[in-house]
Amino acid sequence: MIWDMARAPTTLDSFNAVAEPRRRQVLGLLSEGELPVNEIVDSLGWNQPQVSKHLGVLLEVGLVKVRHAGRQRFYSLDAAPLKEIHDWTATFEHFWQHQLDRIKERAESKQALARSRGNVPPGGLSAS
Amino acid sequence: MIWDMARAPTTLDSFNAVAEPRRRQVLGLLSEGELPVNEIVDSLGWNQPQVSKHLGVLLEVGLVKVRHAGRQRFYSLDAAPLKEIHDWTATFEHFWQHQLDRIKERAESKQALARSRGNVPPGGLSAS
DNA sequence: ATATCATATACCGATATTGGAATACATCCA
DNA sequence: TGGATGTATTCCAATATCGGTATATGATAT
Repeated sequence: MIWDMARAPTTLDSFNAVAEPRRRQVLGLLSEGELPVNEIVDSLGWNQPQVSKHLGVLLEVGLVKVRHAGRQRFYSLDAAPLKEIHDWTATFEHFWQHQLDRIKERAESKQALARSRGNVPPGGLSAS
Repeated sequence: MIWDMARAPTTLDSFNAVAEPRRRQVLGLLSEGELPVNEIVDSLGWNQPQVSKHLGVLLEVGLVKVRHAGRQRFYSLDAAPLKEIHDWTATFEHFWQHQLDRIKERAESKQALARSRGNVPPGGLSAS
């Protein structure tokens, strides 16, 4: 029998690449501008090989670009692939909005009930 | 030496849960409404244990809810956790927008150049 | 009680990831 | 040429995944 891959490689797409919290941290850092590996290492306080490896994954899925300059390598953000994730989640946007609405409605009706019973007003502190 | 987890479990958060394409498919299907496992199996054409396992992961990260009804289990979408992903990607939204702008500008300037040389107009077919 | 239907769980093999340490590679400088 | 600096790659152990098959649990009906 032929065995499939256990789990999609992190380099398959941005969904997988970005599932790793550390990689999200790197992207956040790079959103402030291009940085050489060394500064990422200092900024995040990880060891250098780990930084390089995470950058490698991000590079492979196209979330970062590299610019070689002497013995330094400047990495910069390329957020375009994140759009796919953004678009996909946007598909569900109205669900959580409706849910928040329902939660808010419930909270408000509860407060209204409390008010009608002579309790504290919404958002107010008890008399002091 | 103590060894850390190799890779974050899929049940750690919605980022990891949703990295798996199959799980995204399930969520898409459930966005049309509550469904019993059996119908998900039929709809997607996977075998039943696999469907149950994916639902288990989604359940654990709070992306679906279950309603027990006799021997059936109705799963429904709970998209709220996707908001975190949406919000995170939104952080980068202006990056890809700028990039698209730049691409568009480049394309337009190229077309303008072509027009000035007497080539076909933008979006138009050649004279026929 | 027993058979049937709906779903969950356990087991297995293959895979590939993660962090850490050591090392290779590549570039610059003296 | 040789040393120092910046970065990538290799090796390792532990872990958890995914799909498939078989089996267990749970509820209903006869």
